[in-house]
Amino acid sequence: MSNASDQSNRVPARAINVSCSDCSLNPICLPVAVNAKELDELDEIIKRSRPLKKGEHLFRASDPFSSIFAVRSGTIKTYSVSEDGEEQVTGFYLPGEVLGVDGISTNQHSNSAKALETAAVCEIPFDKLEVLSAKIPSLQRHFFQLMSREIQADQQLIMLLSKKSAEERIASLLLSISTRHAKRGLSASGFRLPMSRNDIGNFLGLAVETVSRVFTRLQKQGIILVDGKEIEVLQMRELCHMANAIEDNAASA
Amino acid sequence: MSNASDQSNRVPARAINVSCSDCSLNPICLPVAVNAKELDELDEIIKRSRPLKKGEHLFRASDPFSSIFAVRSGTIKTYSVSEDGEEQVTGFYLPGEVLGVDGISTNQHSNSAKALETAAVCEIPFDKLEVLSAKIPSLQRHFFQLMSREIQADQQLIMLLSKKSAEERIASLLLSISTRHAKRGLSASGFRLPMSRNDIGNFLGLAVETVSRVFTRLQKQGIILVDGKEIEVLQMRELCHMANAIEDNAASA
DNA sequence: TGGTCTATTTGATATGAATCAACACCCAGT
DNA sequence: ACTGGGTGTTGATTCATATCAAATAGACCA
Repeated sequence: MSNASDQSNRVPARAINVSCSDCSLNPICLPVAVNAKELDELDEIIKRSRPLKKGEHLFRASDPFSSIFAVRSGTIKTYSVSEDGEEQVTGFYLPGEVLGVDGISTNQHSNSAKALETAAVCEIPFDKLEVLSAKIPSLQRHFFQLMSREIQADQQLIMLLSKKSAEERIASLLLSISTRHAKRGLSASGFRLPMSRNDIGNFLGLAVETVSRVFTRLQKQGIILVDGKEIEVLQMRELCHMANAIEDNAASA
Repeated sequence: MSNASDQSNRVPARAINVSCSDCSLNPICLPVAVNAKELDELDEIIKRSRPLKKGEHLFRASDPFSSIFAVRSGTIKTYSVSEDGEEQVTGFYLPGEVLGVDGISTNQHSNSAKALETAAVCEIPFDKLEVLSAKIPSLQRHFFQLMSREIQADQQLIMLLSKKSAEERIASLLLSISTRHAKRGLSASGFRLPMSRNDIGNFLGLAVETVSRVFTRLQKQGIILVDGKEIEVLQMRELCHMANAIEDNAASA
């Protein structure tokens, strides 16, 4: 019911968004050379469903896999649940970013995806995409790249979880969000965190309390300014240093 | 020089291995419906180079990306190095497994790959594979699946690093290796760990000393028998429970 | 074969972050 | 405005694992 692939509440594309060619997120979502005709073909297969309300699921783990999704607005978090019932947030997806490729290998999703705030997505049926990819080489390559990028992102997270301190983790997350904001032409220094402290902690492998403490510590150090979910980065350089694990020498003195 | 894509020491395919159709790893590496003619086409593009010696690199981070690789024998570890010079082992690849897809998104490898022991690989030039994939739908799907599986593996590692105790991590690794052994028709209960304690610790986000201590603890509990790199699993059930984070209830009593 | 270097194990101690506990905050609904 | 429940912050304490230190055991080489 809450699944966007439910056909009943589909809205004609033009009612929401004319086409990929008009979409401001185009350079993030589709940074690929496709000619006008090809873009039309792609547009044809993309479904634009009604927006998700906060807390609604886009798909759930073990749902049959049929589509991948591009975020148009809002934020989606993905998470998986281990055998013993523990939840692990595996990613946050901002406008222009693509999620759902986790399901390809087994034909069912291994993650659940949930809207952190009102969010709109483009749904791309995977079977149609496969056919189109075989016809349009640059599109095939694009989707290989997309998945490869997901792998790299996961590996960065692995490095973070395995080697970095609480402070470094938080700094990394803030920078990641800042960068992704900037890519959409928004401010790199001021932004709103769409996720709760709990989600941040879960994602970064930290207790909520630790997240909270690090935020206040960073604020005391004058590196960021925190007002609830609203963040202002005051010293971008320092934040970068922190994220890259400061060598314990003159750098901090 | 140590890169297997170096043309100089290439050996004709038939000198080493007749073809994919004769390869015993076929069901792991290529579990996909391709007919005889298609398999021939695939065989055509695969290069089988001379074996790598222990410690030799298959590729290095920042090398231009041109091929993916299937392990034929031996073990390859992949690792990346962060800005601050810390090494992070990102995976161990056993015979039949495919590595190198990390490079697709940026056209250069983000990981390095190094032989942990004498190892042989099949090299699959990616540009040729792309062309072939566009022609053979099942092959395209296979490689999408391959990458999706890599994503799932990474996400399992993320869960492990973020939520599991040292004991659970080691148990998970042992089980993973056991399972992959079994898939090749080898013993699930007795095997040799091809990697050092250091690599294990690095991969699992643990100090070497902790790895060593957990091994001896598991041995004292009679769950495994350790003789250097040689492992014998005595109580598979217990090991499974341990890996899945024992619910602190009757299960263990 | 002995010697050096590295990998592994074991013990003692330190510490970062989790956990437990309490309180402040915010806002939705009445 | 009032109240209840989630969400976030702060403090005190505990604990798992890192770190430091040292002894052994292997591996490789001359």
